[in-house]
Amino acid sequence: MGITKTEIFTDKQNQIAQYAKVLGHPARVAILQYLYKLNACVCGDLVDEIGLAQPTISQHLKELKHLGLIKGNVEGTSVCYCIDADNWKKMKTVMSEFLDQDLNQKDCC
Amino acid sequence: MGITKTEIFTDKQNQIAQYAKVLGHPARVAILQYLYKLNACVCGDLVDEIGLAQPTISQHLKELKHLGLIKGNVEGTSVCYCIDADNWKKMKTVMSEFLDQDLNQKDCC
DNA sequence: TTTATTCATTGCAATATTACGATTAATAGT
DNA sequence: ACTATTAATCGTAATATTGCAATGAATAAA
Repeated sequence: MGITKTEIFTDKQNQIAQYAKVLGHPARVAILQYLYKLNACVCGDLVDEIGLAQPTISQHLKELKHLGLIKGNVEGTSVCYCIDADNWKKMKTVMSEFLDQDLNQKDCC
Repeated sequence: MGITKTEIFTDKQNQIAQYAKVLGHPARVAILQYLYKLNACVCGDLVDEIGLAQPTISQHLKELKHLGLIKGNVEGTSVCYCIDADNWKKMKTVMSEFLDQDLNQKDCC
């Protein structure tokens, strides 16, 4: 019914899915890549860089911030976003463990 | 509008998002883990293993198959699913490249 | 042929997501 | 105080997703 039955899955499974879900939109992928490219923090010219309206970008930023992948500092009227390196590393660990399942396995059919 | 503007993003960004999106549901994560755990192929006792109705599982399997992460062979009345190792590797390459962005970067804010 | 089993498909309801216009809140500059 | 700028929030429309009951198609067993 449009709602996910998270209760029947393990915490790990839900965590993997949660990380994957937030990466599951090209705008959020693009935002993260741009923040990494600039290395230093970057302000809201993400709206110019990516071709979406300001409220839409703001919404995507909110989701990324909610999961902890980015953080934002207010600087006057503008807000400077950057990658949260610690949480990124945590995500990488969780996702890599999942993606590397194949290393322990033999061939199947 | 519920619809993603894929045109304004690069192929790579869309590809990453597409892979992530399919991993963005715990049922599909669980299915993939189960298929890996059994190593050999496995039939549709996924319905018993995971606590969702058969049509729901069938739908998730369809999405996984559509992206090429699994393949299914008909065996009499049952269907045997297994991981598509080649395509899994391709996904791992794409996702790892994205997740490893941090390795080339200095600190920011 | 009939029956049972297994799985895909269809149709539907409930909810979620994506996107944007309009508005609001906050600060900076005049 | 007034204005401009920036970004969050609200409200809304369109579409997507999740989940299941009912049904259908295909094969196996009797």
